[in-house]
Amino acid sequence: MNIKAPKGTKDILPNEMANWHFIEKTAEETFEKANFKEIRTPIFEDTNLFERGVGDTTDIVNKEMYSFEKSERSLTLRPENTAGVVRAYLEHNLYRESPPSKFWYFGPMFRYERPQAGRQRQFHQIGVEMFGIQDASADAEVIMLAVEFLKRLGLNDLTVEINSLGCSVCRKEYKEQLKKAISPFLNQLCEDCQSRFEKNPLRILDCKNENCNKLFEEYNLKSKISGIKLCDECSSHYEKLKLYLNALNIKYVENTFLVRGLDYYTKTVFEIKSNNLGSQNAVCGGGRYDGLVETLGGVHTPAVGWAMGVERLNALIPLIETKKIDYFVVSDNQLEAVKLTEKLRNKGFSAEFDYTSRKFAKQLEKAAKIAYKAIILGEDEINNGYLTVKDLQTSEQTKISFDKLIN
RNA sequence: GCGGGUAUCGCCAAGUGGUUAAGGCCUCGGAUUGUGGUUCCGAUAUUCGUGGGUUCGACUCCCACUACCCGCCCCA
Repeated sequence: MNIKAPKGTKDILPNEMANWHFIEKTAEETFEKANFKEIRTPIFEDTNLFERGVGDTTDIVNKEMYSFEKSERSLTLRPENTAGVVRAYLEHNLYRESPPSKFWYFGPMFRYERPQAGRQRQFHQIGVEMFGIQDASADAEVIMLAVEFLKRLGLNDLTVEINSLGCSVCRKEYKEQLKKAISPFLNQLCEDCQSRFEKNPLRILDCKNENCNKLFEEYNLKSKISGIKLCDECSSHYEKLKLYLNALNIKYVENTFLVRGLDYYTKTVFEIKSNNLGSQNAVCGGGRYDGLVETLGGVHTPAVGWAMGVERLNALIPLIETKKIDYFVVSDNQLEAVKLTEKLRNKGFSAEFDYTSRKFAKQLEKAAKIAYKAIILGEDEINNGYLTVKDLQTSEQTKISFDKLIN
């Protein structure tokens, strides 16, 4: 067979499922505890939703969308899920419950990109979205939740980075001042930065080019940026967030260079990075998006959320061993073996029998690989109404009456 | 879209112009006709990503293509 999984997609094989279930279960427990409710939205949406929601200057919309036409309608495999959740929130009037509305989701996302370590074309995200609260306590709530989730997954060596991009008013001012600070050495910056200067100057700050970073140092860009003032409301929001994080004992690094590639973010943005991944080291990214609900046709609704890359999380979690089954029935009488297996399953045990009635040595060999215990059901057992149960870890073997095991 | 790397059994691999393409793991069978995890023995690639070319001869040299991996952009 020469058909392979498409570039950038991966099969999740049975031996990896324990890890995925662990992540999913931990997510559910963590988020439900904080009264976030799960939501599942379609995997494809109207292309328009993403163009308007994610923003048409972003790379996601410009070059990474899987779009297709059906009945003269343009649809797109979702590249992220915030826009979809907002759409559902509006479509079903979920804003009519008393705020906040809190959601979490888990599912596949699609972006047409060149795959590399930590990046696939189909990948999975776990995310939370919280609507209706303007106060920085909401920002703190979702960051706290992210940190708690990661902690429960047993992950450490992670760094929380935060920044504020300001609101629509002060961000404009911020951009202007940033451009002013950069313009003296603009012509020495890399090609990417040159094009970013007009398109989205904020992203210049995130450039990984060594020479650019040297220039930033040389011209003292960092201190110039931190000198740029947000408006009163935005800066007090940011201060308040830090106050909350400190009170919660959440360690964070302020990174004035932190910007995000999606257009909808306002005020708070944050990322959680791992020190144990390749160059795609962001495990979680998010922020506040106070304008998005309005952009998509709702009334002004403050909102904040984040998304995590499940494959990236999984890369940090050691392989969890697949659980063995409780019983493997060893027998040369398949009819009796099936009957016993069925009874065991009805009792709530996981059980299998040998389909080939090979010699006992081979059956035991198989049993030891896949089960914790073997039940030997041979001629003697059948004739005398008992079972031999063998613990495959300790090799301990006991005779037990048929009725006792089943009842 | 740009740059670099790799392609030999299900997996990990040695081979590097000359008869039958090492080895290990896994799987299956036997030693052990009712007892596994140790040990021993045996089986499993007419074939080296695909298509051309060079050569008496190519897995080994050349060309093209494809796939995958890594990095940039960007993002989870």
